[in-house]
Amino acid sequence: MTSDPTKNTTGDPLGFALHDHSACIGDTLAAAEARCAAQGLRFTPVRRRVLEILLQDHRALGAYAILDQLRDGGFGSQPPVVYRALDFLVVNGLAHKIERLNAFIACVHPSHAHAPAFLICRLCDVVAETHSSPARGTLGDAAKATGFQIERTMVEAEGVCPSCADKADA
Amino acid sequence: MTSDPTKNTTGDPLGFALHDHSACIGDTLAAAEARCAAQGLRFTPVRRRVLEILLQDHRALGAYAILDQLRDGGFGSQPPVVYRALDFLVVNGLAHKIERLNAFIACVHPSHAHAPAFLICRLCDVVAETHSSPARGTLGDAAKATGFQIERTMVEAEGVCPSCADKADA
DNA sequence: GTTACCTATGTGATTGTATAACATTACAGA
DNA sequence: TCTGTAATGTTATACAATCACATAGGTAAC
Repeated sequence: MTSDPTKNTTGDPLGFALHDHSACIGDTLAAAEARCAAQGLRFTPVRRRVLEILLQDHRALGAYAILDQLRDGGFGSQPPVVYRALDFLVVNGLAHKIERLNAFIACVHPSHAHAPAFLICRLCDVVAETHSSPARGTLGDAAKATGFQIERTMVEAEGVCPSCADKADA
Repeated sequence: MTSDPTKNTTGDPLGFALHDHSACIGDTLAAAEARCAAQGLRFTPVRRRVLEILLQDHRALGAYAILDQLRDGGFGSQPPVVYRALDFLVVNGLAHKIERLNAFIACVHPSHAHAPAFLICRLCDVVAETHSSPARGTLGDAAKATGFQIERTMVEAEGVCPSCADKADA
């Protein structure tokens, strides 16, 4: 139920910080379930399974990688199956798309609305979610000056995570 | 030599602001040429042509749309031709990739290094380039706190440009 | 209870985006 | 001229996303 050791060969941190990942999975899943119930959304088996797959690891997964795992669980094996589930999760704030990677990741704090931002390690592919308010800085000023109405922002930073930086030093 | 009227049916602004677009093309092309000469980079025919194609319009173009136009000019017609040229332009700051659209756009001020940010109109697909310093705000703080080293940031805002907003009001 | 409707799932096929692998050509410097 | 390197060209393929249509399941109205 915890993360796959084959993916973390050195037992390195998930999301850059060591934490109880099985609780991380359980909590998020429970929160998702509660959210859906509260809002009259249907947290169906496929949707739940896709979220579980995304929660395995704080790493972005491509649609076809998810699809492979869905197939193993006896679900439909055609692209629309996974894309529809992902769309549901993204629209309802339970997952995010990382545009840079054309990949998806579970939201780590689905409880409150937020403008997410991502730190992407180019060495180990781990993705950490944080938040920013880009519309309030230089960008917001530029938008205001030209009369552009911002509806949604994507902020993704690429770099090296602390764990990989340590390895490089050694 | 100016922008294709079929693409701007109402003579609307390019990049949200009316300007002398043929000068815009010429200047940028000249600047690119100078930059390459100064840095010992080879501004070859394919690369030049791809930049010209991107400069036609302040709109992001997909790789295959560019490829179609390359083919018409007698250049190679296979995907790697355009992807290599785009890679050269992006790496050397002469063009940018809009991750949200999986598309590319010419840089409007290639003269100085910058952290670009984009305003993308979801109605007319026009893209305006501006700049931001996301690494200096909330995001930078979060990165510093976790020890993440930011190397590159992508900031893209989706919304409605002033021209489309006016049309919607009318 | 059954009909009608809506939502979700399933499948096949297709289109778009991007890269791997390898052959060939053009050019600069020894 | 020879040689190494960068650039171009081509085939094939992997990965991403959507279209179109068929089927199943639940809910509400009758």
